[in-house]
Amino acid sequence: MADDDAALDVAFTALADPVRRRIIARLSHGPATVNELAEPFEISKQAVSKHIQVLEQAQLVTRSRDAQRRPVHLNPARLEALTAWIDRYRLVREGQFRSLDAVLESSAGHTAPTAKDRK
Amino acid sequence: MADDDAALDVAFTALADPVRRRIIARLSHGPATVNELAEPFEISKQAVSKHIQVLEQAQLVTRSRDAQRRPVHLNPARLEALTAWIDRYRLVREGQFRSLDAVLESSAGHTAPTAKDRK
DNA sequence: CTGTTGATCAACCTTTTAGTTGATTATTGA
DNA sequence: TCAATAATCAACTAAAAGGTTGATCAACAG
Repeated sequence: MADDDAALDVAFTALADPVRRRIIARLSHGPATVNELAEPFEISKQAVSKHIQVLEQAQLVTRSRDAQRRPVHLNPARLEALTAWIDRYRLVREGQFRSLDAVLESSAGHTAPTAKDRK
Repeated sequence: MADDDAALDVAFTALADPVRRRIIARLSHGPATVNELAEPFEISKQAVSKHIQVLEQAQLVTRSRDAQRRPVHLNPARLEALTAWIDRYRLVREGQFRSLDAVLESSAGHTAPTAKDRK
């Protein structure tokens, strides 16, 4: 649970940056080196290298070795954990949670004061 | 594009925090007030209020009015944009991107440096 | 061995984020 | 009117994130 939570933290954080999302997009066309990935951006390749480390920690990418190069590969499998989390709440139906809510939330509709008057 | 990108930024950023994810999870059971949402956490309700503003900016939640209360509602529709983005890359197959990669490496596009012999 | 290329490390700077406490606004019920 | 409740605003702090430059490391090619 806490493990999952930490994993989701690093994964969502990794995707919360436009540079890293563009790196992901690029990698969906095949592996690439740091220099190749850095080219479309205005920032230094050191900065890109850091971004890749973030993605690697999130296990969204992996790296291999090819002489001096360390090609980066997309790891699509990890993305599943994110869609799994999102879908859990995305697929909630109106009627479903409304009736559940009525039971769980002290049986008060949201148009009437709730039972939590005390402080 | 840039609009989408900015929207993805705020949305992924919003989910990159465990407190905000727990708020989402709670809201999937029905609307709740700031005080109710703050209760399970150690942090102040001002902090929770800020988290809700982040979620609201990302359009992941909406708010209504009920006397002094401003109940927060989940907006599952917005989560679709995130799964849509993720699925674009999650569903890439091994063989598919491997062959695409071969094409990119030969045509070189704007990332020319791959022309250096790979192995 | 020497030079070049690909990539990372280290130190530093600036902006953003998550949190705090204290005061303020808004709405209600008595 | 007035006290109580729900929530936000304002100012501040501490830590994290994204970026920079300069030095260093690793793996070849001559």
